Amino acid sequence: MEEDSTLSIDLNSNPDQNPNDISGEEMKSLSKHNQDYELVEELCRVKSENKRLTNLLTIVSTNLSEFKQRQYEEELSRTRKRKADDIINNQNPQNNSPNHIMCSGDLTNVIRSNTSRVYVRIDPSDISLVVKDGYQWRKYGQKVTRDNPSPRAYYKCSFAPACPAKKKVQRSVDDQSLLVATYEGQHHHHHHHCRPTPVDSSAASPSCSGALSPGQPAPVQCGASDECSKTQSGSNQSNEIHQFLVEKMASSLTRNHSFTTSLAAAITGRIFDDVISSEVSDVNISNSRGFSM
DNA sequence: CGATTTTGACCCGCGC
DNA sequence: GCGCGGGTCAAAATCG
Repeated sequence: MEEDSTLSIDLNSNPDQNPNDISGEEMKSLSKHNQDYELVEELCRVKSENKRLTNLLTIVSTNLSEFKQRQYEEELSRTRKRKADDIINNQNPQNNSPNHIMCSGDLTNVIRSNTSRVYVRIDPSDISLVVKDGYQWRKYGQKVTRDNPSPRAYYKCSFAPACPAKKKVQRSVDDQSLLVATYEGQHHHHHHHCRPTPVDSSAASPSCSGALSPGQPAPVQCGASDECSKTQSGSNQSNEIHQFLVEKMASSLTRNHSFTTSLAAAITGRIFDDVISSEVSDVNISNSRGFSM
């Protein structure tokens, strides 16, 4: 920082001068230097607090990810008792969790078995239980389930009446902006002449490859943005998901007044403790060090 | 007018 | 056997 180097030079410009022997002009200069010193010290403190806050948020983010993962595993172990999840488990004998993927865009999907799950980020104000996946579905029922206040919608493949493909769509209990779509019978859901539904005709693939082969990823259709298909592969997607979660968490947390108040109190307490102890050990550190972080 | 959605009734499996 | 809850049916309503 500029202030630092300038201040250091000025403060040491007359090392042999008697502090008691100063003129009025020098008095003004020293007073200004003292103000500068306080200002720099304050800047230093603010930067230090910012760094600590950043570190703290990183820790909070990591803990939240672990907490969400545990929550998901707990929920899975609860619902595993139910029939639907028994089916899922039977079809994934080597994997305790069902095929599922989450997307920060409109939709992404991975289908490796007869039953799979898709997590779709939607506008929280959007009450429709519509997951745009390029297929043509007909809704045949809706039910409010016990463990989720949001209704669950039931869809059948409307292209072929005999097609056993079904899907269930329900909002996530934890996150109302998340739709959970459960696909069943995808092995048979293989229509080469399907036509796009009215809601997603704009994004249906040209060859209508909404037809799905067993073990093949479902056609990805991302609505307004095409982020999903761009970020499908491996760690890129994982990183984006992580980044999205961090951003969402930061956004929601900063809107939560009680949380920010509590966090500020906790951080301030820690910072002051740390500042006091560091100031004791290194009184003049702000005068001699650089401020870059 | 045909396709789709809504919604109450019914069916069925499971736990007690 | 009974009640509960998830899943499905089907008639009516709605939409394009």
